Amino acid sequence: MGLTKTEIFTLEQNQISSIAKVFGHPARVAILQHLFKIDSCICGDLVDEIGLAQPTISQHLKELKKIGLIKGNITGTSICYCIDKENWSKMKTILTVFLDQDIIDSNNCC
Amino acid sequence: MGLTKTEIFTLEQNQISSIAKVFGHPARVAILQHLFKIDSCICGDLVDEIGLAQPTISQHLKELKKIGLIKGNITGTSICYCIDKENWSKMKTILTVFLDQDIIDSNNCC
DNA sequence: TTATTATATTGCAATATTACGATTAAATAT
DNA sequence: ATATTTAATCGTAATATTGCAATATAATAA
Repeated sequence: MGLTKTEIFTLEQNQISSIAKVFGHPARVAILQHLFKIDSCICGDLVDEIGLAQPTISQHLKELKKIGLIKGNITGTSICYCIDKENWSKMKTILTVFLDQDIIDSNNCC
Repeated sequence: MGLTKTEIFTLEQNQISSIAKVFGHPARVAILQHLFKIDSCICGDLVDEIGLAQPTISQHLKELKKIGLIKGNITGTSICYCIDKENWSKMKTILTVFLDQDIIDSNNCC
């Protein structure tokens, strides 16, 4: 065990949880916020900015890249990361549909 | 290790990631969707509905309760669960601020 | 070529999560 | 009192995640 039973859930449920999982670590939230804040691309000072070791940041970047929220651009020895705006927008739509559900205000027991 | 360094992040970053973490499992997404769909409270048929063992569902409910997204109401031998609308709304605000960030469309390298 | 710089990968230890069988607890029914 | 029903808790196995030191890789500089 320790293995999520993905196959018993809908595509939508798996999509929502996959996206949310990536947001489920403060370092990844911090990275994304920083990429949004800087109006140009950030070229690797995330390690100083956030305060985790370089391999750790690299690992978090990998997960953000894997799900498509950021993309990197090689410039010399460094890599420029930025938000993938198109995918960010798609992701936002998926999450917003979930968050904007609303309850019929009747027959509630609590 | 294996331990998130909460102390180096802002309250907001930790709040966002805590909420997202709870959404980071399809079973919890499914539970929330079901509680939204049913106009009255569901009283424990979540086990049949979702297809995980009773202790597993109970564990997921506990996490949803811990963060305040649902609340339970004892009626006889069963328990009625429903969305905590006030907290859902608060949570939505926190996440929406994060999701609605936008990039100044300049100086981007990628 | 030989540094230097920047990032990725590997390997590993510590901790967390997921899932469920077995059991317990608490309320109702007989 | 004794079942029955429903949900929580305990214990445990399997897997995942987090974090970092060490190392590798890849591009540029000297």
